[in-house]
Amino acid sequence: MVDMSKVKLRIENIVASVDLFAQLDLEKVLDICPNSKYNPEEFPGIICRFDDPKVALLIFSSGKLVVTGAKSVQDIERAVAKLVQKLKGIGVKFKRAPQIDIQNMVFSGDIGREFNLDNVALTLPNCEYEPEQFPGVIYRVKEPRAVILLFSSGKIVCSGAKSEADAWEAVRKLLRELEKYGLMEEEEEEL
Amino acid sequence: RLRKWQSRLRVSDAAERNLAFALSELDRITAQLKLPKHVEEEAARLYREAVRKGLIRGRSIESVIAACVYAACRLLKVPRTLDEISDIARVEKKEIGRSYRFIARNLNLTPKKLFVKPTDYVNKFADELGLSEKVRRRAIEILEEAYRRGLTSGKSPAGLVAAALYIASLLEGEKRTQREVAEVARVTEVTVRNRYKELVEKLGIKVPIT
DNA sequence: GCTTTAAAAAGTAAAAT
DNA sequence: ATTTTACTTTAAAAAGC
Repeated sequence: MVDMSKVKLRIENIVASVDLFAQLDLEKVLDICPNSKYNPEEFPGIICRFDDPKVALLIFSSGKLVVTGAKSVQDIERAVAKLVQKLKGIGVKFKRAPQIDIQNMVFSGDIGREFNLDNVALTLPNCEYEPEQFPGVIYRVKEPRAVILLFSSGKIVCSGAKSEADAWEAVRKLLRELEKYGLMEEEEEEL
Repeated sequence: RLRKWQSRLRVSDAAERNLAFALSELDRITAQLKLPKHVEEEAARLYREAVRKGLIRGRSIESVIAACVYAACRLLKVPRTLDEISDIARVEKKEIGRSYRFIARNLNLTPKKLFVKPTDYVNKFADELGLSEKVRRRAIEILEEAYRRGLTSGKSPAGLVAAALYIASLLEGEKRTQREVAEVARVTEVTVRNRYKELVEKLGIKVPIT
């Protein structure tokens, strides 16, 4: 059994796509978004930031959104509700309730022990390690689909998961592989 | 019927033209870097394999060729930095790095096959710095001890080798400046200084006052 | 493929002091 | 020479080039 007792995961960012089911006139939307940026030449959506909840929204004329920077699904729901209220204020009509899809969750975490990444890279199948270009080992988990960056400190970053449960499952699979190849015991000597 | 035939001819024409361009690009790079023939042949083999597996899609021929050269150097243990290659390739380093990791993943070039011993970099940099065998041995001892002490994981191999050579040059009385060592290793002086500080501190090395 | 957005890890680079 | 700021890697969506 894989010992996950020392493993920690902390949510750092959630990305969601949203459909408001309404057409938007971006020029009018600009008025209700204080700190926003809109340059259709470089990007087709309005870039808008909320302080509470602290998120960034990309607003498109199709009525679809991308919400990023959230630390919880509730943050996203609150941000969408907040935007919907503002839009109602300028007369936008919605055909139905907004649909929110969590697309990506990013976690930072800790496995609780240090690693010799050269050993990991030489032993763990299907991983990448190019210290000249990036200090961490890149490990791709097929199911659930996620990518884990493993650093020598034992700290990790897990991205691509669509739920917290998936992220934990992906990390569990990495640990199972590390154990399978004897990379979890070799009590790295001294210090 | 004739149309299909012509389109096939056109396709193979384009494929041939692309291959010819890729191989001329490869020739230009290997000639300028004075790389041995077997490296050029290996790079060409990797490139054909990449084309066969359709790995070029969405990537420029230049970046893939440069990536193949770098991969061939790593496979054949001919130490060369990615910077040296990106200097003459007309693609930015970041793009070459991406193509390199992509073909490595898809051609089963594992970290093990691509691993180049720090010793090989020590000799390459020492050659360019005109350092003696004694300094090289000393640098390698420092690197081995650093590895045992877990001071190398995640760090730039070039930066570590540069710092080890800098320290060894001081210890053996053949001093080279941080600037000179940084230049051949293609890292900044700040990186050499950071690695130098950590190695001297954690390995308890007493360097002569300069 | 690219463009834009957010966030962490740890390392290196570039720029500022 | 040291500090600050910025960029490298991972993931994913949006509309359009």
